[in-house]
Amino acid sequence: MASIHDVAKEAGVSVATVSKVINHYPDVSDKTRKKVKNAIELLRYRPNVIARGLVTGRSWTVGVLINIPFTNPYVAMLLEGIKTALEDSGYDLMRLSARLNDPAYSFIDHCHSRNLDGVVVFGVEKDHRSIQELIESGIPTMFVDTDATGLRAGNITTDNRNGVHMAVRHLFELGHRRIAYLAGTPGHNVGESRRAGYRDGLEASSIPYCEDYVVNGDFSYDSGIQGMTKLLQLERRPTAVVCSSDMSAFGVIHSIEAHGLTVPGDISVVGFDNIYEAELFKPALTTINQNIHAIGVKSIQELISMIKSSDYPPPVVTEPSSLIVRESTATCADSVG
Amino acid sequence: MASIHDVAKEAGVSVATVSKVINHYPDVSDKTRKKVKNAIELLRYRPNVIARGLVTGRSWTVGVLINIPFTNPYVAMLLEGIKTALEDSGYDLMRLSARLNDPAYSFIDHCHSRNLDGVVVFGVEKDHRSIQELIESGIPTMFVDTDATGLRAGNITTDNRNGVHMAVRHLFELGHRRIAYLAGTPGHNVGESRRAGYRDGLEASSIPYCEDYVVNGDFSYDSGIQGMTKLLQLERRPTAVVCSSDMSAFGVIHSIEAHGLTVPGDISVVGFDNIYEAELFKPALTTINQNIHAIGVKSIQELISMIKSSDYPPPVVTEPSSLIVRESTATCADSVG
DNA sequence: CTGAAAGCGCTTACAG
DNA sequence: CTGAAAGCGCTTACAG
Repeated sequence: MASIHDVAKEAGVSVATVSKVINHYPDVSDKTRKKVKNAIELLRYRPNVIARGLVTGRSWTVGVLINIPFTNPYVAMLLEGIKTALEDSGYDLMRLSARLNDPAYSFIDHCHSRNLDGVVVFGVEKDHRSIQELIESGIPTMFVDTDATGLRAGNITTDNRNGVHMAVRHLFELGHRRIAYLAGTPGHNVGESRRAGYRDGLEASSIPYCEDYVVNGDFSYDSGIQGMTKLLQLERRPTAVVCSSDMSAFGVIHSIEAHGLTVPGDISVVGFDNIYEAELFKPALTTINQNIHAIGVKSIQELISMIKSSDYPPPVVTEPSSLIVRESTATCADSVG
Repeated sequence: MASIHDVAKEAGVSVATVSKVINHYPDVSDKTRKKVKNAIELLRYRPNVIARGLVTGRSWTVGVLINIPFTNPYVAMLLEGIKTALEDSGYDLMRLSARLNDPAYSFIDHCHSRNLDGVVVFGVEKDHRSIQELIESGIPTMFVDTDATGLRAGNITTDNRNGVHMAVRHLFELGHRRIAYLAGTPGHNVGESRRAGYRDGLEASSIPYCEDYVVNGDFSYDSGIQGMTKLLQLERRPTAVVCSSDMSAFGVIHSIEAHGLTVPGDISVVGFDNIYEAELFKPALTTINQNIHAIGVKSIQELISMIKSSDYPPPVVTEPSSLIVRESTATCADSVG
C-alpha cells in the first residue's frame, strides 16, 4: 500500500500538502492539487483510517453491544436498520463482545482501546454496572429499549405501554372479558412498560384486574408454553391472552393446541413485536407492530448527530406501535356480553 | 485515558519498559515489572489497540462482508457462530458495507484502510470483481458458500449436493416417483451444487430426468409461490417437491394450500437449510440440515489460523448435511409402486 | 536488565 | 500557497 509519503514524493510536494488535498483544504493552488490528485490516482493511494484516527481522535467507528443472540428476529431487524443508516455515513460498525458478566472485562475499556466514536447498546438493563460506567465515560451512546440517559446518552424505544393497551382493547371489543397476560421478564424495562399497558387496557375497559390472569415469562417460546399451561389449569380459564412477545405467543398457541383447544376458536391470542414469522405462522398472528427497522435507523442517525456536535442534546424518542389484526383473534365464543 | 507515557512517568521507568511489561517480554526484572503493573493498575491504563496496530501492522480486527440481509435466518445463525468463535480470541468483528455494485467503492481499499487482519465473505459470487481483487490482495480470507480459493483464501460450505440427493432418496423411499425440484438461482454456486444433487438422487433411484419438473427460483418465499403455481399447472403434477431452501419451501406449501390441496396429503415437500422456523411451521418441515453455526465457528477458526501463520494452507472444508424428517413428507398417495 | 531513538501513517498549528 | 516540525500512542531493534 502506498503511503502519504509515496504520494508526496511522486507529486513532488510535502506530505502536509498531500494531506491538505485529501482533506479538501481550500488553500492549495489548483496546479498543486492536480499534481497530487494525479499521484494519488497513479499509486492507487487510500488514506489509512487507523493512522488518521490516531491523530484526530476519531475512529469513524461505531460500536454495537447486543446482548441478545443474532438469531432473535428482533435483533436481526434492528441490525438491518443500523446497517441501512450507516451506509454512506462514512462510519463502520464494530461488534463488541458481550462478556458482561466477566468481571475482568470492561466494556468501556474496550471502547476506549478501540477509539470508538459512539456506541449503541441493546439488551442490557439499566442497572448493569457497565451502563453507569458508559454514561459517565462521556462516549456518545444510544440505548435501545433501555430507559437510561446521560449527558451524552439518549435512548429510543417503542411505545410499549400503549401497544399492549391497544391489544387489550381489541380483545375487549371482540367481547372478551377474561383476558390473561403473559408478562415479560419482571424488572425488565420493556417488560414493565408492557405490563403497565395491560393494566391500562383493563382499566379503560372496566375489567377488574385479576392476579391469576397474569403469568410471568421471559419473552421466550418456552415461557409461552409454560405460562399457558398454568393458565389452562385455572378454574375459569381465560378466553384471550395477550403476550409480551411474538415468540412467547407462538409457545402459547402451541400449548393451547396441545391441550386440544383451538386458536382463535376457543382462545384468542395477541403477540407483540410483529416479527417476520408472525405472518407466516398458522394461525397468522394478531400482534402489536414495532417499527424495529426505524428504531435501528434512528438510533444511528441520532448517534451520529451526537458525535458530530458535542452540544447535540441526547434524544429520548418513542416510536409509535400499532395493532395488526390477523387470524389469531376472534369474537369471544362464550361472551358474557 | 492514561497513555503509556503516563504509566512510565508514574512507575519511574521508560515507555519502552512499560511496553515490554505489557507484552510479556521476559527480560524485565521482577521489581520493575511490579512497579509498572502497579502504575497500570493505579491509572487504569489500557493499551490503545489502534496505536499498537499502526506499528505492528495488525489491527486485531476481522472484517465480515455479508451481502444478504441480516433478517435472513441463515445469516443470523452464521453470525452467531462467528461471534462465538471470536469470543476470547482477542479479535473484534467489523462489518463492511456491501456497496458491491458501486463502482466507486472498493472492498479491498476498505480492508486496507482499516488494516484488517482477515475477512470472511458470504453471499458474493465467485465471478464478482471484488472477489478476484481480494484473492490477489493476499488478505487472509474465508469464503462461505463461494467456491473460490487463493494463496491466502480458503472456503467452507455444506455438502449441498449430497443433501438434495438424500432428500430425493427419502421421497423415493416413500413411494414418490414424480419428484419436482424448485431450484435456486441459476449460476449460483450453492444453487448449482444442489441442482446436481437432484440429478444424482433421480439417477440413484432410476427415475428419468424430466425438465418440466424443474423450476428456477432464487431461494425466496415468493419464488416458492411462483414456482409451485407453475408446477400445479402441469398435466401430471408432481407428488413431491424438493426445494432449494426452507423459505422457498414455505412459499411452495402456501401455494399448494391456496390451491385447495394439502401437505403432505396430496404433495410432500422437503426444504433445505433447517432454519429455526422449519420446526415451528405447520406442517413442520422435513428438510436438509446445514450446520450453519459450525460453519460460522470454523470459518473464524480457520481464518485466525491463516492470520497467525502465513504458511497455514488455506482450507477447503465441506460440512456434512443431514436429513431431518418432520411432517411435510409422507407416503405417496397414488404410488405407482 | 534498561532506555534513547526511530518509526508506523497520518494531521495540525506555525513560519515563511 | 507551501513545507518543516511536532505529535497522536504505541513497538522494536539497538546500544549500553
